[in-house]
Amino acid sequence: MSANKPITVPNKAANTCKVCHARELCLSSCLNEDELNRFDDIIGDRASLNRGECLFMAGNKIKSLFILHSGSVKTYVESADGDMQITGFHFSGDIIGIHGIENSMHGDTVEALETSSVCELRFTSLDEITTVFPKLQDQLMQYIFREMCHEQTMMLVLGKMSADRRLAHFILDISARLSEHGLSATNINLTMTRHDIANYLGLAVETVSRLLTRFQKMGIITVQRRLLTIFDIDALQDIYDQNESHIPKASIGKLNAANHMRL
Amino acid sequence: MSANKPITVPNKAANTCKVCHARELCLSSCLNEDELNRFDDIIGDRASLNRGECLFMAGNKIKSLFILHSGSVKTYVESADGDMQITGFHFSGDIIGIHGIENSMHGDTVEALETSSVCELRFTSLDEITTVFPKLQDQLMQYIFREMCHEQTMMLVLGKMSADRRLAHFILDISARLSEHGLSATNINLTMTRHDIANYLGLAVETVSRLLTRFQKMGIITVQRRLLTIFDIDALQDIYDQNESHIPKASIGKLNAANHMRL
DNA sequence: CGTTATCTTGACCACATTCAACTTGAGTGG
DNA sequence: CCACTCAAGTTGAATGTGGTCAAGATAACG
Repeated sequence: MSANKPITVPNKAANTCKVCHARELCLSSCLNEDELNRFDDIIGDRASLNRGECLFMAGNKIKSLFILHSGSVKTYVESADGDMQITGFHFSGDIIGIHGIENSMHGDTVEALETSSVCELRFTSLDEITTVFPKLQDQLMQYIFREMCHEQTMMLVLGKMSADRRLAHFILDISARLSEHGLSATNINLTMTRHDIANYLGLAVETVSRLLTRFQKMGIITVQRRLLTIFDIDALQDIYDQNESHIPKASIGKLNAANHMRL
Repeated sequence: MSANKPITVPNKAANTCKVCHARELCLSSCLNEDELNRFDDIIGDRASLNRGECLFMAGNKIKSLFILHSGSVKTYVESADGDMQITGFHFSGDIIGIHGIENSMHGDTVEALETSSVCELRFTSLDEITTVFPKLQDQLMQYIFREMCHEQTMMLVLGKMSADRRLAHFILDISARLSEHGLSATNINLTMTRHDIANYLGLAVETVSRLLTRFQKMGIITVQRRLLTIFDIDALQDIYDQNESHIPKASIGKLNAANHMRL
C-alpha cells in the first residue's frame, strides 16, 4: 500500500504552528510571530494515534508535554486491583501530560478515543520551557489551575450528586467545551462510549443508557448512537442545579453566578 | 500566666523561619541559610485562626499563598444550590491557596478545624515569587502535582469504591500523612467531625459511624470520640485493595460483608 | 453476511441513605 | 455542683436509588 509517499512521514512544512488550525486554542496562542517561529522549532513532529492507542501510560517517565492537535482522548487512573477511573476527556488545543507526580512519572494514562494527533514538547526539567518562553508560564499555570478546578468540581459531582445531575453536568460540560473550540454546542458527536461516560460519572452503563432515553422522552435531547442533539439546555441546567422546574428560576437571585464552576 | 506578654502580639523574632518547628515540611525547606533570611523577610506575620474561621472563601481574590504552620484545616467547594464537598484536609507544612482559577479568584474555601496558624506569602503575580526564589518553583510544582494526583485518586475513590474501601482509604491516607509530619501513624487525633469525614468520602454520617464500629469490632481500630488508634494497618490496606482479608471477617456476623465485593 | 462490540430495556435486589430515637460529651449559667 | 441545652455521635428500621444480571436490539466491521 502507498509505496513511495507513506502518510506516516510528517510533512514539517505543512505542520508549522503558523498554519495550525488549532492555534488560538493552543498554549502558543500568547506568542508573537517571532516567538512562534522559535516555538515551532522545539515542537517535534506530530505524532498520530489510532483509537485505543495510548500516548503514555501511568508509570511512564515524563519527558514531554503534549498538545492535542486534533481528535479527542480520555485520561484515566487505575487502582491496585485494576479498577479504573476516567478522570477527563480532552479535545484539540488541550494540554496533555501535566498530571505528573513526585518521581517524574505520569500518574495517569492517555488513550485516544478516535484518530488523533499531538504535538510533542520535549523538556528535561519543567522550568526549561518556562525560562525559554517566560510568557508560557502564566498560560501553563492557568491551564493547571483550570484542571484542578475541574477535578474539584468532579469530586463534588461524584461525591454528592444523583445520577441525573451527573449526566446533566456531563452534557453541559461537553457542550460548553466543544463550543469553546468553535464546534456546535447543541449538535455533538460523542467520541466516547457509554461505558466511558458511565465510568467517568461513577455510574453503571445501564444507568447512563436509561437516563439518556429519559432525557430524550422529556424532550431535552435526542441521541442516536453517538450523535447527541441538545434541545433544551436550560432544562439540563435546571437538572444540574436541582431546581424543581425551569420556569421560575430567574425570580430567585443567583448571587454568585460569577462564581460558577467550570462547566 | 505570662500576663505581660500577650500572645496575640506576633513576636517576629520568635517566629522566624529559622526556628520554625515545621521548617523541614515547609516550602522553604530547600533554601540555604542566606536564602532563608530573605525568605523570612517576605513572610508576613503569622495569622491565627480559631476553629470554624475561614482563611479565605471561594470568590475571594488571590493575593497570597499560605503555608499552614500549625493546626489543621479543611478545604471545600460549593455548588450553585449550596451543596458542599470537602476536597481535602491539610496539616502543618502544607501549602494552602493554590487552587486558583482563571480570574485569579479562589475556587475553594479554607476553614480551620482547630486553632491554627498560617504564614502568609504575599504576591501580586504568581511568577514574582518564583523569579525571586527560583528554587521554590520546582518545590511548588511538586506540591501542585501532588495535589492533582490526590484529586485524581479521590475521583477513583468517590467514583468506584464501596463505603468500607472509602473509609479504609481515608484512615490510611491520614495515617501516612501524619506520620510524614513526624506524628504517630497509629495514634491519631481526628480534628475533623464525622460529618466532615462523611462529606469528604461522599457518604452519610451514619454510614461512617457504622463502619467505624464495624472496623472496631473486627479488631482493626479503636475509636473513642476523636481519638483513633490503628491496630492492624494491613487489614485496612486489604480492605482498601479489596483483597480477601487474612482476618476472618465472617466471624462477626454480617455474612453478606464478603459478598458485596465487586468482581 | 455473519460476527462482534455497543447499546438498550426489563426484572430483581443490595448497599447505602433516610428517618427517627437515643446516648454521650461539652459548654453555660444558676 | 448540678441542671440544662445543644452539638456530635451511635444505632435500628424502613425506603429507594442505582447496580447487577440477563436478554434482546442495533450498529459496526471484517
